[in-house]
Amino acid sequence: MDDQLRALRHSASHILAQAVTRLYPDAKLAIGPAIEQGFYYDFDVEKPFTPEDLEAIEAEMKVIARERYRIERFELPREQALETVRSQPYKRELICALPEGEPISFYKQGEFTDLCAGPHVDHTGRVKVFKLTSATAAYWRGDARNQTLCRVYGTAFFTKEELQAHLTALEEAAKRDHRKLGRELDLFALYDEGPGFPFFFPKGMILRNELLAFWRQEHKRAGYEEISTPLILREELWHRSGHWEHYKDNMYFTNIDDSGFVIKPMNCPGGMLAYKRRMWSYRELPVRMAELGVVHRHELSGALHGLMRVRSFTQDDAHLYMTPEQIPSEIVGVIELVDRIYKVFGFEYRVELSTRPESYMGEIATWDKAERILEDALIAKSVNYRVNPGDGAFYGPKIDFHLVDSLGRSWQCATLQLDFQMPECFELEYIGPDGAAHRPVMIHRTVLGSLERFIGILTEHYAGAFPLRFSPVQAIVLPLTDRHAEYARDVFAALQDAGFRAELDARSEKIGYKIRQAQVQKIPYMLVLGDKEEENGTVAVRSRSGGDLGAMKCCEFMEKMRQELNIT
RNA sequence: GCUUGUGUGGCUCAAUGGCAGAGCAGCUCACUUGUAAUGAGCAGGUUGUCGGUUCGAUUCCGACCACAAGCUCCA
Repeated sequence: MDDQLRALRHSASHILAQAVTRLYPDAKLAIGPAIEQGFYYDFDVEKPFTPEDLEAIEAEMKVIARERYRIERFELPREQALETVRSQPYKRELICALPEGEPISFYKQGEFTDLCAGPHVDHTGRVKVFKLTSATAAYWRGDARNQTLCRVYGTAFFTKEELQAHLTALEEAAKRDHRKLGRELDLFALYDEGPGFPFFFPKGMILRNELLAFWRQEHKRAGYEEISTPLILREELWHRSGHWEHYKDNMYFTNIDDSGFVIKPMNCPGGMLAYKRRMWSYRELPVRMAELGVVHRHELSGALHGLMRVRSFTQDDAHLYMTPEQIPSEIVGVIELVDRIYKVFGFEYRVELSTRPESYMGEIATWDKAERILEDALIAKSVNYRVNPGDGAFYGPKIDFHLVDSLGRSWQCATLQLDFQMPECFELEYIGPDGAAHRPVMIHRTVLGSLERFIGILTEHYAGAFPLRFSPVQAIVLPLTDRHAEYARDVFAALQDAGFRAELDARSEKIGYKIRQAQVQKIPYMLVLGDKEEENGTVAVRSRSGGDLGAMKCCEFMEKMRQELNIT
């Protein structure tokens, strides 16, 4: 977003606040910035706004825009500034938080004045094309312990055409929504009966299993071995790992013969036991143990979102055990693996370094060291990243890799966590060259993150038209009439024998209809078989993206598919 | 969990304080088709659940459940 658009939207948010102040004189103003999609303003009001209220507010905003108030900046010394906002407790708090010596600026338009750093457009008449989109709850300073505010979202543009393009883009994005495509393509779904517990159907399982086959191939190449640990483990283990103390609110519990057990929310404690099954030599390190672990976490009901945030998911987890000297190269190895796998799908990703949270384990000095190691690795690999303070795991800082969905919402997928704590809790050891026992360092990491979330992202990324390798159905055979059914069965059998995922649509329907259905199902190839093809022993190939590709021998077509598969 | 909204056949959506309707999908029949929807017929519903108001509730009210958007949280 350029500066001019930002200023326009910021001014729109002031006009919003002015309109609300006119209609609800008791409303207290919090903050109102321009954002990627538009702008918002947070208000402390008696009753949260309903859609009807928003219409009235929007109408008042139009009046303010028509009145073309000059938007004027002025600065005040602290005392006077506080006096200006004496009836606005949130503004007072903002002013008090400003460092001494910082200029305190206000913007005035008509009867309305707001504390603001700017910049703005020169008068309210500039804000012609705008729309309020929703009202939701937000917390003062983003903290759930604080006052609940009513946040009004809107968007603004310079021209009607831009606004229309924005709304059209939102409609287009809605068509790629994985929740919609999951149902339409018969891949996966969520039901009332299992909030946050997704179902995968046969076609969804093919996608999932192909993804896993690719994952296993890449991990084998990267020197990983695979394990599996139990879903349910004794309560005592979770006390030892620190999860009980730091993660209890998110855990599910059960009893077996009167003793307490935990449904695992993470795979690491089980992984630790797998490491401890025998003694390790420094010559064997690093050990890279991967696990496709199903974890259950009690996420807040309001946080659930399709496959993106669920209560039961499969992590493509791995725990790497190493000597301190091996840390940098192992971190780099993970960063490279993530990059290699994401590139295959053409993903752009964002990287964050998440540091020590409020609820943490161990010594601050250890944390500082770990954070520095991660940061050094990012710098060494010239990775662009931003710091996300306080968002680390309770046992260590992490590097997170975020992907975006069709609406631009960002979801954490890969993660790389450096952990000095768990090896301590579990007294992990290896024998060094000196013959003595040493404590290994460990890395927790995922690449896909959650298989479910990744499939959600993948579905939206490709709008359901998955690459051949991941398509649940790769080719569909479409006989023109009943008399071509036998030849069609031969072609279908040949495709299946060659290992391709094929379907046969021998219904007595018009070819246009069958093609339409195959197209809607985003099947990569359609093979139309009529008299000509039967006579010549060929197949007429249509691709979902390129239309009619003409006739070719069936073996030629299969060779073409093989070549396409070899790309990944 | 919080705020606002939504909930009608498998899917997409109408309608109304007084017998709940359409398209798609499904089933049956006819058509034998050349690159994005052939026609006809049949079947499919305790209008999310539980209460309340009412002669009568799918419609109004309340609680609960689920979903959507956002906040919080996180893979």
